[in-house]
Amino acid sequence: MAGTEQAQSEQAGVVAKVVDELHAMLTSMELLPGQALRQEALAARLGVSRAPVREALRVLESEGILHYERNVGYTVKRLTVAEFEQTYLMRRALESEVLRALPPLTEAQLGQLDQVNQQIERAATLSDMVTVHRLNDEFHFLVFQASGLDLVVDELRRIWKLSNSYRSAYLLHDRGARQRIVHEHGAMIEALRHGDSEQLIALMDNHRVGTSTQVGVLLAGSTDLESPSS
Amino acid sequence: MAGTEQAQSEQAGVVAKVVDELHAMLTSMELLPGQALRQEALAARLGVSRAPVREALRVLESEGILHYERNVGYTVKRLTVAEFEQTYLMRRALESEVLRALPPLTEAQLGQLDQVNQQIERAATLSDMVTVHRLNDEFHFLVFQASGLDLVVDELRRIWKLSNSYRSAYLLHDRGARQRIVHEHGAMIEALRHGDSEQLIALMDNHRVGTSTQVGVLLAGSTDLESPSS
DNA sequence: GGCTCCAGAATTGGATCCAATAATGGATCC
DNA sequence: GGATCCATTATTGGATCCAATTCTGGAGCC
Repeated sequence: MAGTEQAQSEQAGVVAKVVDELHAMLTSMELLPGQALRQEALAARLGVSRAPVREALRVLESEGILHYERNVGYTVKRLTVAEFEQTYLMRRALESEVLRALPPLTEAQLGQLDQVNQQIERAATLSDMVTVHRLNDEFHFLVFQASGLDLVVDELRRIWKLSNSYRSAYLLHDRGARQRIVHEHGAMIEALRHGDSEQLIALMDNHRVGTSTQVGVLLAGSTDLESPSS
Repeated sequence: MAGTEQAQSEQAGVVAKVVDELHAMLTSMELLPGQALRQEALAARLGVSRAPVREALRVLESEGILHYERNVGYTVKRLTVAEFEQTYLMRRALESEVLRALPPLTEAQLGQLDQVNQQIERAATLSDMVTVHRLNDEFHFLVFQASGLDLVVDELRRIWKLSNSYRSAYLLHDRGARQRIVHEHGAMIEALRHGDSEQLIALMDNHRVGTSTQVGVLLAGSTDLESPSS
């Protein structure tokens, strides 16, 4: 169960691959907020033509991740502090609903969560922040998906992606966060094991405000994450 | 202020126009859930080439409105009762947050809301349900936008679109709804005038459950809205 | 009569091509 | 020296083209 990648290189179409690749470049901070995206450069970088790149860029724009200006092109959208806080407002509102709808988890599901959390700990000790980020997402969405509220989960997936760059920056910046995350996940697993929804919601709220306020000060401090041109 | 159209035919790019056109065809029920979309037919219908049509279709897929299968094409996604209810769950969660964040509205804003509501009443007496639908959306989003929570409002816009087809069917089906909507909007304007957020939230909740349960039975009854091929 | 298989048609997927628009940089004028 | 204007360049926008895949329908077989 180690390779739960989104690497759908198989049989999935070039634009889907480009979309995934762009998301990966975003969370790995290869693309930074404010940066301009050149269609031809991307096409060359990914070994495809401009046509699928354009479709993929259009998708990311509709997801609210890229900014688009006609005859000018796409840039990575920059979030203000207020906008970043809105993503966390939405997360709290929707995640609470999802957690409240959670049925009792099976032992297998709980074991999987524990396993992912151990993988996070391992990646954290190696300072592999990209992997930490990816596994952290996987942990939370394993929980969300157990609710069966697939449309809400889809929406949450979209909302999470809005702040990916900033959460990556946070993970890279705050060394203490890594241990804290693993520990808090452990507490969540306990709450899930006992079917204590309200406790779980409280833990998640706390989990969120931790990173939220941290990223807030990070955003308020240095005017923004800046971007050079390649 | 009558022509608050989304008709950005001006200077806005062909794909944006196609995206809008598709949304319009969806709410006007020219496109029905389950229906397949032929790229070439759409291109001919809209007087453009297939390239921008494909980008637009990809956008609607990423919005969760269309279903896509590689080498097969796009179809209008069908919502199950459970999925439809999830859209209303999300609306309640997010709209409550937005309404709670609402500042006192200006007299001008209140007047505009009243004016839109009167237009709804007029369109309703003419049984112009497409216009009723459009103006109803405009009414609610005028309120939402006053919150200044632009990212949340964007998200709500997306969520509303998920159920457009079904809400149109409901409006067309239930003759009583038209008067009820206008009346309830009036009560909302009153609550807004007095700055009574909690009352407003209660009214909105009631407003939603009305149409929600109605569409629910409509969906549970006839297996689904069906679609012929043109 | 019904099922299987194959060939033709229809449709999508990706690449390429040309026009239109905006960014760039240098020459000219004040 | 600095600002303005214009030609050049770079980049995007939309249309067209060809290959690959799926759907359709009819012939043949059981």
